[in-house]
Order: sequence, then C-alpha cells, then structure tokens
Amino acid sequence: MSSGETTDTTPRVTMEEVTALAKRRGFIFQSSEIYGGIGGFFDYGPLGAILKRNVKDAWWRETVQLRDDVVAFDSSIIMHPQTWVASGHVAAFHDKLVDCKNCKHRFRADHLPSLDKCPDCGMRDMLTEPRNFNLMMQTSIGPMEDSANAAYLRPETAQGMFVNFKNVYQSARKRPPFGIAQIGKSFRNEITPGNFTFRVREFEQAELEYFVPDDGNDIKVYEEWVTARKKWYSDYGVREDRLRFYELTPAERPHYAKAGTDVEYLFPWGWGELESIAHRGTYDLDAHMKLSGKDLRYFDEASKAHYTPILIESSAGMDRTTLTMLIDAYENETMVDPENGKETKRVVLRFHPKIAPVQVGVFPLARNKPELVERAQRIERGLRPFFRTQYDEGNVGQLYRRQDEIGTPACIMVDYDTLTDGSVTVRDRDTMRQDRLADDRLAGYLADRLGLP
RNA sequence: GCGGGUGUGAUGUAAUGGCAGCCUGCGACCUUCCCAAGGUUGACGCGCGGGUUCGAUUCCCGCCACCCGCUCCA
Repeated sequence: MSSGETTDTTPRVTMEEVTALAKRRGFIFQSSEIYGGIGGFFDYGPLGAILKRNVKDAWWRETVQLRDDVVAFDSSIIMHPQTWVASGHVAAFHDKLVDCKNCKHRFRADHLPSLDKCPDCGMRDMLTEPRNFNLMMQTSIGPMEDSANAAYLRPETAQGMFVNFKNVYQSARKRPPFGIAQIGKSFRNEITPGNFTFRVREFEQAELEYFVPDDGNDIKVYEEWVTARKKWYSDYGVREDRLRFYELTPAERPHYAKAGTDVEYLFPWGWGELESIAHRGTYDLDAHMKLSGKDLRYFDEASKAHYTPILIESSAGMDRTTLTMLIDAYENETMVDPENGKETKRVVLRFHPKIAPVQVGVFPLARNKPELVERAQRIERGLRPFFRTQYDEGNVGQLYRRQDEIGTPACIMVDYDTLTDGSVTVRDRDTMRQDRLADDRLAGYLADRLGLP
C-alpha cells in the first residue's frame, strides 16, 4: 500500500515448509485433526506452547513488569451484552450483506441504492437476499437456551479494561497517565479463516490501554508507544526489512482517532498486520458513559475537576506474533564443507535466545559410554533451573541438526576430556563454531550468551 | 458465504478398479565418535460418509479440511 517499497518481497520460505516443520517438530497442529479438523482453530504442541508463552512473557515483561505506570489486568471473556452495544460491535457486526452472483462482489445492504441491481457490474436480479454476518460468537448463559440469556464471547479484550477503568484507577492508586494491560483470548466468526494461524476464529491478544490527561501531550505519548513497540520487535530479533510501521492516513483511521499505526510483517503471502497502535481519543469511555449512565471520569486534584482521559491503545496478536517469530527464524541453509568441498543443507530456526523453546541442548559424545551419559545428564540437571534445557543422545551430527531445526541456540557436548579436566564444548547454532570451556564457567557463559534467566 | 484447485504413514511423494512403494523423520539394538556416518530392526497411511461394482485409495455424489481469489484487518 505505501509507495516506494524497497523491500525485497520474495518469500524466504513457503508456508508449506513452515506448516510441515510446525507439525513434524510439534509447534502447531490443526485443531481436532482426528475428526477431520475444524476451520480457524489451532493447537500448540510442546514446542509451540513454549514459544507462544515466551512471546507473551516478553510482551508482559516489557509492557507491565518493567514499568511503574502500567498495571496488570485479566477480564472475563463473557461480558454484559450491553458492552458490545456501546463498543459498536453489535451494530457493526450485524450488517446485512448481499452478494452479487455475477461479479462476486459483496455490499452492505444499507449502502445499496437498489436491491435488484448490482452497483458494480450493473446486472439485474443477481443479488442474493440480505444476510446477517454477525462476526461475534454467541453463547447462552444458564442451561436454558433462549434469546433472553444470549451472550457473546468477546471479540477483543479491550472493553474489559474500558469498563473497569474506574475500578482500576480507584484501587491501584494511579492517575493518568497510566495504563492497563492484559493478555487473553478473543473470538471472531471470521468469514474466511486462513494463512495458518494468521486469521483464526479463536486468538490471543495482548492489549495495552494507556490513559492520558488532555493536556496536549497525547500525541507525544502515542509516539512514545510507537517507539517502544518498535524497540520490542527489534529486541526480540524480528528482521527489520520484513517489518514496517505503517502510519494510517486520516481517511484510513476512524473519525475519532487522531493517529494510528499498523505494525505489519512481510509474510510469505504478503504484508499482514500484527498490531495496531491507535490514538482513540475519548471515544470508548464516552460510549460507555453514555450507555451505562455512569461517570467514568477521573478527578484531577490540581484543577479540582473531572476529566475523561484520552486513550492510547496498542493491540497485538499473540498468535500472529508467534507465527512471525517462527517464519522469521526459519532459514534454509546450504553450506560448503571447507575440507572436502561437499555441500550440505540444514534447516535452522534462528530464534532470539530469549524466546527459543529450548535454549541449551546437552549431549554425551557417545551414548554407549555410561560415564559420558551420566556426566551429561548431571550437567543438564544442573542447568535446568536456570535455562530451558534438553538432554538428548545419538549421532553427533543428527543431534546438532535436530536442535538447529527447533532453534536451540547453544549445545553442550560432553566428551572424554570432560571426564578428566571437566571442560566441555559449546556449539553455537548460528556460526556452528565450538568453544571449549571449563564447566565452572558454563553457567556464566550461557547467561551471557542467552540472557539472564 | 461465493468461485477455482487440492486431499496417500509424522513429513515430502509414487503407483493402482484386486499386495499401496519410496525419501526424510520417529523408536529399538549393535558399532563409531565432533556436524543428518554404517548395519540390523520396528511402529505408523489412502480426510469422513454414502453410491456404483464381485471388489473402490482409484469412478460418482455429499460433507469436512487445506490452498488461491472476493471479504476481513489482532
């Protein structure tokens, strides 16, 4: 969309490679596969669950833990149905849509001048009946199914923080500027799920709602958050040339928003949105105040007056970010052995050490030598409280390749010298270089290489 | 939801109206020991449901899932 793109848009990997590896190594599976699968839902396997957790932890650490102006939150998935009236989701998600059977275009029924003629191709009698497309998932509260107790699964986590603004501001003893953050599941009846875990019907969001006073600093705070989020992606190793921060034009953003930025990653199928950072004005709190009749303003001691805070929001998709980490780390590498000139290939996931599901692999040089096995297992157990470790044994080359394929940054080999002088070799995932060091230096070396636990 | 395509072990694939073969991976054992070494061996498959047929993984129909577009935008 933005002009003057200089990025090489050639996919580095295909989605087939990524999905095959994700399944073979236990990152991500299609949900309910033995029953034929169910569209738009996925399960995270042993490595994927850790990867996603690490992504969420990284977000939480930088957004909540390391700041004194953001507090934690965890709201319920099902909220009072009026919430979604105020948020606009009931209206927006209840639009009647018609399709043209001739040109296949789709229109909002209330935007059409006539229901018998297609505004695009001009054909008559090709439009379908207006149909409801409610993108919110419905359920019912209580054992009796009737319309009186209908409820929705939240399509975003943000509203839980909006409606609780006053609870938090009173109990946490915070005054704007301050933020509320949460990570949680949301649900949408996407018309067309697809692109693996990119567009799904059940997904996890990490959302920050930052409330600022209307003192003229709102744009500055918004820009600080854009900068903070840029730093986050960069700190966790997403390639800069595959990431862009697209600033929305006034026409592209809602009428109440003074600014908006989409964070986009270059997926194999093209640019896709990971996160949206938005200046939302007082729109959300105003809507809830109007519908509920409750006062959601805060009291400013200095001026002895009540104000509605301005909202700066960052809303990031955790499944999308996890997928980004997987794709961005994926590398098909061809190497030439300097000794014999032979070409070898390997698949390596270059995860940032802090999000790699396994950080340290520990192996004995030979599996049929009990003293090597015992020593390697002892070292692995010693590192386990501080790093995500994995013990394995087998053929040396296979052990390394297997760890490359799941993105383990460091591998420790216990050999015969270990038994005599206690030294081990540490093999680096990216350079494949090996360093020999004394075992009492191991923990410090790894902490340095992988980051503090 | 609409149009087009696809569906064979965990992965990537081959062939076939009558035994489904292979690569990689995975497990066990032997041997070797520093980058997918060698040997022996094992487990796992025709997406689901109907129909045609003596017999269907193969042909037909329906469903489901996936891929490409429309749509959606965390």
